[in-house]
Amino acid sequence: MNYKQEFANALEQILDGVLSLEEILSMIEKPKFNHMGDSAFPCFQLAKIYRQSPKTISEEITQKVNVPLFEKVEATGGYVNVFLNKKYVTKQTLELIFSEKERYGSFHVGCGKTITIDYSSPNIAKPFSMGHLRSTVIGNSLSLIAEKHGYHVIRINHLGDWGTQFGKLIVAYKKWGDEEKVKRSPIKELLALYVKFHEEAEKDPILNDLGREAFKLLENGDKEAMDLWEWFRDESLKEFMKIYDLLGITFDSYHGEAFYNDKMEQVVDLLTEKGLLVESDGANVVQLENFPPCLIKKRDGTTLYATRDLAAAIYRQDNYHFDKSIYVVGNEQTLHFKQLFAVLEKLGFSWQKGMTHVPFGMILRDGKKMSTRKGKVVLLENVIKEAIQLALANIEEKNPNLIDKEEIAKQVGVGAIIFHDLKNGRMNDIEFSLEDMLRFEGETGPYVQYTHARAAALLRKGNYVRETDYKIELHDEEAWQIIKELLSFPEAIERAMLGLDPSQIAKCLLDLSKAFNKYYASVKILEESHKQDRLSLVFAVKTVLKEGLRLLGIQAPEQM
RNA sequence: GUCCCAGUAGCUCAGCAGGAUAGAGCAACAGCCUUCUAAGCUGUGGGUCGGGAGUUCGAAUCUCUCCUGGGACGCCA
Repeated sequence: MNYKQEFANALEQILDGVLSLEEILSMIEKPKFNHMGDSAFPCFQLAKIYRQSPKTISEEITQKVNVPLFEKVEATGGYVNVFLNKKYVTKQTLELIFSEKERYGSFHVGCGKTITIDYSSPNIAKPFSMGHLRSTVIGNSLSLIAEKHGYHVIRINHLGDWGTQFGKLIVAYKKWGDEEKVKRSPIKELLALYVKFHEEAEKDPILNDLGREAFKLLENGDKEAMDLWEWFRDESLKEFMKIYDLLGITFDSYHGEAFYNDKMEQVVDLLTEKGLLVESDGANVVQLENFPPCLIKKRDGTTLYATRDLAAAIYRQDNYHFDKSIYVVGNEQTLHFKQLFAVLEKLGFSWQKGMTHVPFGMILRDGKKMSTRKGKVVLLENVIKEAIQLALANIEEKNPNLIDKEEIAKQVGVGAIIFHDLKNGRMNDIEFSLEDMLRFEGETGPYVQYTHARAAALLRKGNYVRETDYKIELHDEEAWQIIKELLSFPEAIERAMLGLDPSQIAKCLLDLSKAFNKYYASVKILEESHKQDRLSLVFAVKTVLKEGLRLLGIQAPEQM
């Protein structure tokens, strides 16, 4: 049921070809205020064509609109305002949700198509930072949203497990490392070594050369270097898995950069074959028209990030035959991806058109980028644990008899952190604030979860039974506002996919929650006379909240 | 210096293929639990939409310019 479409159809007939259906659809808007109706058509553009005032035109159109779906049509201030037939739309919407349930808001544009999503991708031997959290939760949500659109999704954790940094780390470990200490707390100790390396390198730049040499050994398969690398990688992965478990996130592939080590020669050969590789200051680069050249090989013959990303892109196309391939990586790497796509285009791979970089703003500390090299990072694991503790304290205070407190606390604490990251447009930089992340009131994950738990409690206490024939008599204005929010859920999902922006869904859930809590406060839902009708609405709200949270990667507890 | 992103209420943000009186949340203040979980609801105050020009019947939204913050710009990733 699409009332906007019906409105547009009616307008097209009335306007008799003056505007196309598409033009009309793009002009129809949501009135600013509820008393102005549910849908509006502005007549200002028509004023020129008809040489009449918008007011006159809107009045004339209003006379002619005759759609059973609309209970009232009104001309105000140059707009044609339309009021939906509440009873009919309410019944239709609820019935649709009852029949579709969690499939409500699904699309099939992606059916039969494959999409690879590259996200999270933390760096081995470094702590899981806040920046990686963003990539992780955005990527996870986009994966779920893509599946909701019918896509076959391949989740790829492109681990940062290769590069000069490992040369540096190997040098640092051999100089100052202590096996026992690293075994006790690997990430902490490796980070300390990494930081020390950069401190010392400031004073003695020779160290940087040693680091590059060590990486060269690694790339050539030197036994000792490989053993160390493998050890660092295993320990790091163990730590990362703890975090993924807490967040409830999985991947289809953990092929990191190192995986492409033996596939890069082919890329270099291919570039050479096509005559794209040129020498410049001893290095090998691909010259690009609109961007700075893309570095493929360093003076010492070792590879770079771009080389590995090229190999990875080709590998993914060969193995997954993706239609779309998206990279959820911070906006500071925008140029890198522009170069990457440009090189692929020069290679003649038309599939590169399906590739998109999904950038996001940085987590700042005191207005500046957090620097791993200087050890200025906030450990995600600690933040998550703190959030869970706080959620537990809240449960003890508000609902001490709750069973399975630990599990619920985990769901709520993690929900708060994920929602905090997803509720705003992804391009905004975020100033790190533990206080904001651990907020459970207002526009937060726990607020939405709480609303869901409230709905669940009502259904339990009211012994809700789904009737086969829904009369559904809901006359309250508050109920109508809920219906409108339910109606906008599929639109939000579509916008989220189009803009690769999960915040669209988060915002929709907040609006729905607000509308429902308003209803809850003003209407006695379990009042016997209207109980089943009202619970039908509650059931629909609960279904949509749960599904919406799921699409964000957040659990929806039945009680909290 | 060049390019990218951002600038809206005290704070965090929404609104941006132009449209009606610029909206939330937080913080502040004032109310609402003998009745469905108060992680909630209601109300009050709070704004030259960074500045300036332009396009338009109409600009927070589009164009130009300037200012501010952040980031990227060849051997890191």
